[in-house]
Amino acid sequence: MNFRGIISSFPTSGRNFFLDLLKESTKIHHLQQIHAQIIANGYKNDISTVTKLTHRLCDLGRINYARDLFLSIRNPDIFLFNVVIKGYSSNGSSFSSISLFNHLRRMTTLRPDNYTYSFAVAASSDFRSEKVGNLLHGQAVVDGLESDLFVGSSLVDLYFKFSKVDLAKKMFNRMLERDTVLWNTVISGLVKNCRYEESIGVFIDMIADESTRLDSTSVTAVLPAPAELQMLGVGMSVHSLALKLGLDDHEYVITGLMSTYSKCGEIESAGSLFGQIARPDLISYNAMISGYTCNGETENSVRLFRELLESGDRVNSSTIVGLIPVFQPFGHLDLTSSIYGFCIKSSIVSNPAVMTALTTVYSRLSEMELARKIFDESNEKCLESWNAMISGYAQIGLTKEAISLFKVMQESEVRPNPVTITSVLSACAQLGALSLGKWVHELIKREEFDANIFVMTALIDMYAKCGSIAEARHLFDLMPDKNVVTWNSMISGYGLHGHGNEAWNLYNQMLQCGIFPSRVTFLSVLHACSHAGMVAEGERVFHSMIIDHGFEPIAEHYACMVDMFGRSGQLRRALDFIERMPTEPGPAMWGALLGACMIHKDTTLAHLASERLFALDPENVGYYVLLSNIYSVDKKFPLAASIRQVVKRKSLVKIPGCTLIEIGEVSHMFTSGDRSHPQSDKIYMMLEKLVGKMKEAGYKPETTAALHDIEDEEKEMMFEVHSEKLAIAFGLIATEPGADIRIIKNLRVCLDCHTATKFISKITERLIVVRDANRFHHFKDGVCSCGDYW
DNA sequence: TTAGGGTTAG
Repeated sequence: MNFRGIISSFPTSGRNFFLDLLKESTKIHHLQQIHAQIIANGYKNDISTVTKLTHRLCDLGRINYARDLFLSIRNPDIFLFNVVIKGYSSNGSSFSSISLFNHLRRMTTLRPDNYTYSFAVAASSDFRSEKVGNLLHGQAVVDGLESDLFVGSSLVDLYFKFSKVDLAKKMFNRMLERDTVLWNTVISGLVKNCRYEESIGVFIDMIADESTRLDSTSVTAVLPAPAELQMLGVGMSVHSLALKLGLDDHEYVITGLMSTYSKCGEIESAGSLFGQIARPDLISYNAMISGYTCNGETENSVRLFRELLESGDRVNSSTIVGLIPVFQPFGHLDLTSSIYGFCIKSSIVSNPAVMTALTTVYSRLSEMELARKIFDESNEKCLESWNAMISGYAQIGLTKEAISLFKVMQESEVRPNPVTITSVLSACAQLGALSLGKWVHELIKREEFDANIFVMTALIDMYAKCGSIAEARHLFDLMPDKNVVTWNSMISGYGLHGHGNEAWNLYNQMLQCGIFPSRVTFLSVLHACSHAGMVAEGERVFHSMIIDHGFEPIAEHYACMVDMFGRSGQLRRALDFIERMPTEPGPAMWGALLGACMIHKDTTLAHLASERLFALDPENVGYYVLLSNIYSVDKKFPLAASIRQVVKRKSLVKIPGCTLIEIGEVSHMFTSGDRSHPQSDKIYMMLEKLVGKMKEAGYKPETTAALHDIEDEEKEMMFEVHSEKLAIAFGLIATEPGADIRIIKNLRVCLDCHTATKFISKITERLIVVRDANRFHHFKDGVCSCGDYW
């Protein structure tokens, strides 16, 4: 027998033999051996065999091996292209996937088919921007494949992934043919976008549609909806439907039902379902652990956690997060710490996912030092950990830490996502860091985050809070989709700047657009009315909130009303309002009244308000200072001094006043009487010169005057200069004549500084924008936008 | 002239 004969009779030489072998092989070394046999038997250019091998390599994550194989084929056909396009995207290289798709279109004569489009569209949904996906949609239309079931389904999925719910629904409605997968895609897409009611609606439509059959995916896709809505009845109906369809032994279905029952408080039903699973996997364990935790059965969660560890399975971040009752108000810190200890002991703490989870949990508990410790110790810092740290810092007002950590992150290889950016913007807004905020804005454009509603809302908020209300409005008008938070940010921005009319108009425009206002909306409108003296409008909106929109007012709303009456000088009405409130007045209401007494110099009422305040909130130093200042105004110095004694005796913490000014990219911080600035001499000389001119113009320093903020030590007071004056003087030195000066103060501006700034704005012909703890003051031509009313 | 490639999910 000759050599050819040996080959042809050799059992491994048939194509089908290789294909069968490839189907069954699950290990990479099998594939390598088969590949060697394929070459040895002369099948290395047999395209179907190579395609199958490439496919298996992709499945096992060997994308580079697969790519080399692909490149070795002289004339790959559309099948092989499809396998590699899919392989890239399922191995996390969506960019390569799209590049290959483009290569296919431009450099070959092959025509992409429905497979090609569905893979490419799926790859494009991994991108941050929907642009590629939109292009692909256009190309699919041109190639007449848009309404193909597979292409259409992947397009529907694409739009859901980019939260274009309306587009997705439109696409779905246009589809002539609908199969189980398409329905499932819509149900899960609605769930992903928190459209729970709608997803239940579509699920019911699907049941009614007799041409399609429900499968386990349909059931698992819809279950989060009744779980989130806590609609036990719906959950139970889905359960009985699953029983009827014989899907109740499907592990995903059982896990979904478990979550639904435990979120509806039916923890026993969840537990018995868990018992039905022969060998629960990690996700089932996690669902049950967090179910127990949510229902307060901590012992059971810990028991399951141990069981999971003993079974030798890996633990992931969901396990740890599910174990810790993050959102419960009490007892969580101790438990977290003991779980941390447990993680150390069982040496799973080095697991990056666990590290991340612990960082996240501590950060959510505002235990930033502990969070930071774990964060610093972890070797692999993933995006989620960075976000947990940065947002944690930003949320509790540690803005500098948030920003400096963000800068460290920029230096590392981890790229920020919209969550990061939103947190950083919140820090900028709190800090008034306009130049950093502008830099982040550039980054948003570069990274194409400018379609993200959270990012854009945070950006609007940042501009408004950093004084650029016009820029905020510009961005607001450019946004195609706005949610209630976006509108609220803009309305409260106007309120901060004292632009009551704009806030009022925007609120009405919002209603016309059919946006449902929230409690925060009313708070923002009331604030705006209060700061602009629009009492009639404020009262109208307060009543409309209750009657037309069905909101029960909360403490903040009442405080706003008291503030509004008080500011406008209707102190008795404010008191009357407090006394007639249906709930017990808290510190916020009395505090608002005390503040109004300050402005209108009503000592009697101030006394009443402060008595209530001291009873309710004895540790708050602000009220003592306010009262002491009122006595000073009334020239009741002994009383004022005695109040200050109380502060000293209680050794309540004083917040030192400080003012920030940004020149270029650098921010300069001044405290009261500060001489630490390198240009200190020049600053004081400038101030002296200014005071001279101001006095000529009629300025009288308010030496006996009340300070809204914390007073300095009595004797020093005469010589000390408040930080805002220093910052303004420095601003005058460091900027071009005529340039705007923007400063930020951490406390409320005091009366003397307010008067002085009015004079300075007139003398120097500058616009001076001051952001204090409460609002913005725009000083121009000797007048302040607050109407001396703050 | 066959083979080789699907989108959705806890």
